Amino acid sequence: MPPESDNAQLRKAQDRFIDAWGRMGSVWGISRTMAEVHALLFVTGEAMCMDELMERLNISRGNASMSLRALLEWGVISKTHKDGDRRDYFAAEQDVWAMFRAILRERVKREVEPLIESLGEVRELNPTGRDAPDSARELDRRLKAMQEVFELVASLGERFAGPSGQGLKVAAKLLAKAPGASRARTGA
Amino acid sequence: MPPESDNAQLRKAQDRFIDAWGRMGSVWGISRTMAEVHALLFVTGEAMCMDELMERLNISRGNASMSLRALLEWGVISKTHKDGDRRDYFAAEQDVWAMFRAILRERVKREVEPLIESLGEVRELNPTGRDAPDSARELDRRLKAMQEVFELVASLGERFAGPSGQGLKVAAKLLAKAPGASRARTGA
DNA sequence: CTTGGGTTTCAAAAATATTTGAAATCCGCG
DNA sequence: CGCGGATTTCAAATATTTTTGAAACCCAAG
Repeated sequence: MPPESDNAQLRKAQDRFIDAWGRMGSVWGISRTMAEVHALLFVTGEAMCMDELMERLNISRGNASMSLRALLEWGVISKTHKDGDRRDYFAAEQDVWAMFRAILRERVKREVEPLIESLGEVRELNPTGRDAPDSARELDRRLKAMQEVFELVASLGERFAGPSGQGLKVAAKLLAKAPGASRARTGA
Repeated sequence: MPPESDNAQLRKAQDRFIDAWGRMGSVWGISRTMAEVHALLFVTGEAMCMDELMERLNISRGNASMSLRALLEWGVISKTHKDGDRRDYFAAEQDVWAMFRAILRERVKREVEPLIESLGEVRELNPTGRDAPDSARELDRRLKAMQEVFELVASLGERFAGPSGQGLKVAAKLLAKAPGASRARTGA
């Protein structure tokens, strides 16, 4: 089998992955392109410059620039350089656990923390003193319960994805053998 | 303080919560209205019919209908009836843990399972036999690592949010005292 | 079987989000 | 310095998602 065929095959598999990860990206509330750029860098394992990304993914320079910046903020890619080359190169974090932790961290920051904050504000707005109406008391009860759930989620997130080490992998193992049913997922 | 004032105050707090939950809804990839309907039913704790929802949230009948159906699918609200009234009434699950589990379950279904499926397909597409090119072997290594992470996530999700009992609460407690830093979140 | 309130459907309109591309900015090098 | 490639910015163009509203549908009661 000639190498050209191998390369075509490889490319095809990579593209399929890029497509799948891109589609998930939109489900996760990030732009499809941003996810695709990440997918490409991850799946090839190579450092690429903007023009290579633009070429391979058929996207504009502006889009590439914005996506790269966002990915840097998420902490899932990093900037590198090649010897006598002025251009920036970008490479994806290759450790999937580290990658997952970065994603989790960012998602907690966007999806949970603002809610906790809002819940606090709403509770303040709502009277809860001894002479407050029952309806307000009741509302406070609900808000408090919800706040507790999300605070727990945030603190679990922090514990697993936070700065300290590879918490998630350990935690996952720990949980995997907690009491209860233990059947693994049946493959796709 | 006259009751009218109490009611106004209550309404204001409720509206703020509805707004906050609605905003999160869009971050989570569900429509804002859908989240608002849920928020309203949750925060008031009352069963309401479509006209009440439309009135309170200023939304169209079509939108209300679609949002309610989606919320039923998510399993976070249920349909009820009042004695001699032909209309459908809807009430939100009031147990925040049960609610959270329903949300988690649905999100795993939408955000993780399709990805696992795609990863399986891509791996099949990519040759991994003894005589496969190194590039393909390397690709398979990456895909496999990623697949493992997400399969673990899915199985954790299933364990906590699955049909069996209030797994999440228990798991959360269990994890809260796992070795490592134990500081709780500082409130909003 | 007919009536009419209640609900669902869905094409079109409106609102949002994403992408483009070209001008502006940045910055290393001579 | 100031040239020129590399990058960023951002308003306008596109694409996508959400919402509306009216027609079709459903079904219990008469």
